[in-house]
Amino acid sequence: MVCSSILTRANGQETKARLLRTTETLFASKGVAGVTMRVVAKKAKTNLASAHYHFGSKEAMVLEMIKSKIEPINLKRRKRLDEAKVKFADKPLPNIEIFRALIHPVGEEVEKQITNQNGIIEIIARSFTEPAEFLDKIQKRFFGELSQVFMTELKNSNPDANEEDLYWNYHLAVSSMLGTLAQHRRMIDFSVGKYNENAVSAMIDRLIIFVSNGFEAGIQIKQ
Amino acid sequence: MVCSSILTRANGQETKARLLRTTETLFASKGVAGVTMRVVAKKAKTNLASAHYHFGSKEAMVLEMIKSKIEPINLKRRKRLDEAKVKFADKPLPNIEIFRALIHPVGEEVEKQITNQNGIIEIIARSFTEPAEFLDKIQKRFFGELSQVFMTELKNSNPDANEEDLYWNYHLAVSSMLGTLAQHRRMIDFSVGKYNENAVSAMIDRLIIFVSNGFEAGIQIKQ
DNA sequence: TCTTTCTTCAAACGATTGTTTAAATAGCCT
DNA sequence: AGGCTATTTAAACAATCGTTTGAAGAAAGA
Repeated sequence: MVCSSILTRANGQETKARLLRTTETLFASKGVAGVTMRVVAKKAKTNLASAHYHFGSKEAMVLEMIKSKIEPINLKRRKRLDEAKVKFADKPLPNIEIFRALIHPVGEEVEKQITNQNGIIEIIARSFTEPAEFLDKIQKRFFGELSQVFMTELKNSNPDANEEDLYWNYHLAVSSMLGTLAQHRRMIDFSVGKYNENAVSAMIDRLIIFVSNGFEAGIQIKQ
Repeated sequence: MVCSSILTRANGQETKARLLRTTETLFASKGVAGVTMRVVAKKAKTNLASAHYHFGSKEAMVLEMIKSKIEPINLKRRKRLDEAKVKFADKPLPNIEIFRALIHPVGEEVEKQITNQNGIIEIIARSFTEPAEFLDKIQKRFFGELSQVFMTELKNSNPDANEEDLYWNYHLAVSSMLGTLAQHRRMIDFSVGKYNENAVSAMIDRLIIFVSNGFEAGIQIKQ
């Protein structure tokens, strides 16, 4: 009643969004351990207890942030796969088209927010460099179904391949993708002079070729 | 002077070794964050301050443990590369031989201690799933020179290749290797029934083929 | 205006962390 | 035996963490 600040109280939803954005930045640069409720609250210009009020717990807050970043990408992955299936009519998809649908959407998301401080690429990478318990939750929550979809498509495209080979090499492909994303930051430091930060999409394109050919080399046609 | 326990005092070096082993186990299953000085000391049947006495700090302790695990592997990598060079006389090495020298020693180390609880594979994987600052130290301390050696060898074997292509695809190969090692645990859970724990060496062999072919596909012969 | 609901706040709680201190103990050399 | 050094120990320190509490503040419906 006394002074009444100009911007008195935020909407509540605005505060929540601000907290999520701050969580994103911190998580991208320092991982789950680097996201402390106090720092998040302070950077989001609100209170420690307010963060708990909106999310209930730290883990819930981080998971909600990750969901908001990954789900759009997963939707795009499915969409690209469907588009490719339409484009190739009833013919089986070339393997590289399947991997393009899996990998390319990540690159696009990077391009989209090239001005943004916290790259989506770091978010995804971090998601797979966290403690096992936390990671399993993400794996099952956001990637369980998706893997089934892509695995099925690979079977369709390689009907004569040994199923065990398919599984192994699919996992090699996914692991390569994740490993590459996770190592992205370090690649910047290492290959000095040979790297410019706008070349992320070039890396993605190379990754698709790399993974697709690695995959095909590993598939032994049965009998 | 009173009761004098049977095993009074350990050698000091024995205590240090016990601390390192405990650090290894904890780090393999929970990463740096899971290594707490108190737990390490207790599991190593010594005191909290004793751990500090021997290593000075937690980070120094973990780094010394990692050094003890990684250096033998790196030595073997160099040795394999030299052996391959002898075997192929003055002819340039096939790329797959180079990647075999890089990757296979890891698999051998896994086989060697197949009874051991804490797999070396988890150690290496964890080494690349830790906070960036910690990771950079490991990168520079244990992998800086090694990368130079292998990169040079790849240049020798692909003299006509675009140097930029070589760099990119070498990094893709290394990232794939690390990603695969890091994802190894999760692969066990995911591909239920299609995986048996003795098949690690099979995975390594597949990885070598995968990476080698991915690498070669990514190299465009300059003009 | 009064009540209700949503939101924010300062403060504290309880637990855990890496690190330090200072005293006690054991082995070894003279 | 006595002194020296290396090692181990219990206890405390200082910092940080996620979470909870209880009250204050603002908006909206009656």
